[in-house]
Amino acid sequence: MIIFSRISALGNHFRSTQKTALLHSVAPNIDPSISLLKLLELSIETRSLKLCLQSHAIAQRLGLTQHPLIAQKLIFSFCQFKRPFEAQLVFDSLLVKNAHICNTLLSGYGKNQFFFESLELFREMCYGSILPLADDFTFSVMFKILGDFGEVFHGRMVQGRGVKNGLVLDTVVGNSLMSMYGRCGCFDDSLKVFDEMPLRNVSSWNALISGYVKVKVNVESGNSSFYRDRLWDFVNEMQNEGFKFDAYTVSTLLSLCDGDSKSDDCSNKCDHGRELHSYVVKHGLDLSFGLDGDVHLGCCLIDMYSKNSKVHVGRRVFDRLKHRNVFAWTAMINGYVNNGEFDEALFLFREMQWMDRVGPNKVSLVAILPACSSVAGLIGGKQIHGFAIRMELNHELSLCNALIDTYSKCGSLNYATRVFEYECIYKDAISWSSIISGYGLHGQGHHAVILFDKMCLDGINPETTVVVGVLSACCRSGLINDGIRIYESAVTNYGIKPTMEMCSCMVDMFGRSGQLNRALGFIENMPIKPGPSIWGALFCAAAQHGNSEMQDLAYKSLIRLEPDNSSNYIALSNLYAASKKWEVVAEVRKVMRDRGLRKLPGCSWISLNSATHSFFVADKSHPDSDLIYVMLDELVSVMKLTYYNPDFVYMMEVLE
DNA sequence: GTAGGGTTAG
Repeated sequence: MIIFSRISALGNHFRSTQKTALLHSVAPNIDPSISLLKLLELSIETRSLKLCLQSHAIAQRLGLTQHPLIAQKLIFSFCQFKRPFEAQLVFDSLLVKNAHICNTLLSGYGKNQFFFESLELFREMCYGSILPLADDFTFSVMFKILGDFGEVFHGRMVQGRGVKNGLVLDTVVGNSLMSMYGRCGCFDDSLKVFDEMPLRNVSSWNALISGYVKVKVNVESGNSSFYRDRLWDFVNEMQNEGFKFDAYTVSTLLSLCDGDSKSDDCSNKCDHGRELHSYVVKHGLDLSFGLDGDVHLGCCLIDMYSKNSKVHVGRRVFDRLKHRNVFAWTAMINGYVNNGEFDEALFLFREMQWMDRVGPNKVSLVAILPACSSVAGLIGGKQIHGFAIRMELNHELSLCNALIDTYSKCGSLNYATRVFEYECIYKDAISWSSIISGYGLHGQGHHAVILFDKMCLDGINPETTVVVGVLSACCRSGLINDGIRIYESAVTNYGIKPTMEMCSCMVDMFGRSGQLNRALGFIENMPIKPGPSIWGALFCAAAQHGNSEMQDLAYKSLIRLEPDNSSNYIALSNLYAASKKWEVVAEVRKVMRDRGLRKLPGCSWISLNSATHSFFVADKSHPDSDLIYVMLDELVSVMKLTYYNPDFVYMMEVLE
């Protein structure tokens, strides 16, 4: 055995064929079945399908295929290598099958998404007379498979069978049953199992908390404070019973410290996150999870800090990781993207490949796309698209959806449509929503409406985001009748509760077309309390159509709701400036000053020769500023000469 | 041979 452990300890320093040769040379007189078992273990350890196939051939040559342990290892290996049919052949050729072997194949079916085969095998183990009776392992594997497939109906039947067999009370089986219920969104069932378990461990608590998180996510828009309080009650109870958090507990809880969620106080969430980080460091949890351990928790921490606008703290976690896999790199890149630090994200995307030799996966490409489009324009999106094609990922749903969005935001509705039509084979609500918003963005409201109707006919039920997309498309293109029809259908036929965004689209739509009274009527009958976006839309429309009474009404409501938003004052100031009422402009500016409000200037940017230059209005900071303004003057002259629209000339004069 | 946590898209 010493020889074997030494060979195994050689680990990845040898290629599997070298190891095989070594094995034969040092252990020629060992029982061949033991050598073969060791070879199979090596094949799994080194992820070598070739070695697995060789072992199978050797087993057949030596007549060892009926050896129970060898057969079990062969089945396990074939399933690991995504060769379930070969595993099945080994299984079928066995004259005697023990429960260990049956459970291995059952687990392998699960790993290879063979749902019906797993159900059939389970059935034979429960009701048949040929196979051995299902044991505790059988049940826990089965619950995992049913959880993976979201098959709670079958889950209940299997649980019933387990009760009859007296096995569900086992801790691991109970945990896997709880997990199945949790993943299927049946928290109450999970809690019931938890309550009835005679012996619990940390994993039981973790299963409960994970299930609870899932329920909480589903009701995020509802009464989440009730759920949040109960969750922390569970956590306290767990500690009071003397259970210590493990890495699973911490990572689950970290996912709740998410500053994006509006229902909770963000700083409070980040405090929880920092406490958990301290816990990890204090208890050495980051080292307790094998080689990959610190990466796993590291990802959760990076994500937590990024979502709480503390991406630089996340970066410190990242820099201290001993091993950085694609998850860690992607989490960090994503953190930068979500915090608007696109250059750093792009830099890391290159570093990941050139410094750490870690290839991006589908998620990395989806994560980096917004950075490409923001910094480099269309070309960046095309590069990632090319990357995806080379990696044969271009038909993946999430990537297609991200590409549709990126292309349409970068000005190429043509490319977006091509991805939607030809590459996005399986379309979901997000695919439709992205392309519909794309058409809206490009002023092609009519086409957006056609696509929306087609989506409904295809059996995809609209939800809030896509309705907002199509309504804003109608609004931009002045398609009032379509807008009203879609709004009413969404509310009455599809049971969508009107949101602030949907309502402001409607107000904007009526307002832009000059139907200001209709817009006001809509506001008065809205099912939710009108917010700033509603009054802002009415204000702009009233200003555009010269209705000072309506404008005043909207403006007062706006200032009442948002007395400290500088944009509101700027909008008013600009409006009076356009009609050259300078004394009113001065008055508004004074109010702003008195209230200590300042408007952050917006900036523009341009990509030239792979470098991005950003600039503010009247910016003179560039070293070639003089030359740039000379060129701008020339361009404006050329434009004036070729385009005689009085409004345009006026705008150019204002700009000058 | 068994349970649980990680990065993504409107």
